[in-house]
Amino acid sequence: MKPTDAELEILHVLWASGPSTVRQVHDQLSRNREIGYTTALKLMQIMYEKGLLSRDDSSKTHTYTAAVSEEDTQRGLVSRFVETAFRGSASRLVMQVLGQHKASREELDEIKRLLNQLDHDND
Amino acid sequence: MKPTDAELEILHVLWASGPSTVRQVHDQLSRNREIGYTTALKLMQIMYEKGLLSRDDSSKTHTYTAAVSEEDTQRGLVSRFVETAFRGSASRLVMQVLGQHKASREELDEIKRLLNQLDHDND
DNA sequence: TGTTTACTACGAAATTATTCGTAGATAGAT
DNA sequence: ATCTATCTACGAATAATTTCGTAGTAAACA
Repeated sequence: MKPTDAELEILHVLWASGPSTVRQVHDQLSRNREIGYTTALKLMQIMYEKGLLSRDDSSKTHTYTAAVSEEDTQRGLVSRFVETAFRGSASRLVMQVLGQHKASREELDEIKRLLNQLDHDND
Repeated sequence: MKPTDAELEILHVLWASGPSTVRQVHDQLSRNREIGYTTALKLMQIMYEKGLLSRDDSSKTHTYTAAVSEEDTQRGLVSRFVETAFRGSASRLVMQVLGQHKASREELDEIKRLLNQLDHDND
């Protein structure tokens, strides 16, 4: 399943905040940009139909939950992105990102650890 | 400038092959998927209007050239992707990619070199 | 109880991206 | 000179995404 940009915004809110009502999600989205309440509602309904969200409609005000994990979703997005933007070359993507973004010492160290880990797997 | 997926396909052809006619680009695209000749033509005309391509129309058969560099374009795509998919956390993207894709020994070494380089810049 | 408020459902408009058909022009072959 | 193949331009159909208005209903409140 490939969430659209608008759907990703909503998933991010739910991943960060846990189960939420449309009202709560809309409040969050409104911090970043103009968006009508029914727009958020409609998106969440569509996502529910697609299986991206689950919901509890036992009370009048429904509560929505992300039905896909952040990890799995990002894995899928990365695969697609590596293909379309880097023609499959993951390492070129990595180098582009590292060259472009300031990462903290801790982050760099963590990446190094991961690299060493990968080295050992290869041996 | 944010190229769409279809536009990226065409840019990749031009980056790899250099200045090309619509016919040549279409032939390349056809290797991967069904696409009509006039579809490719129209896309390239639109990209020309947007400034993504330049063209030489001195002869009947026009020759198109990428007007944006692969580097700059990928930089922009990465920025956008880090924002929408990883809420700005570049290091999480890197780790996701490294964990997910098999990179060759040479690629891993190159990434390590880059990391050491960044370390020194930080000092 | 009657009124206001908050919510969902639904349809459809608006926007963006992708696709292709048709028409007209030019160049090359016979 | 005519015919055929190839090219561009252009308009418009299709599809995918995002947006919101309206209607109906239930809850909260005066």
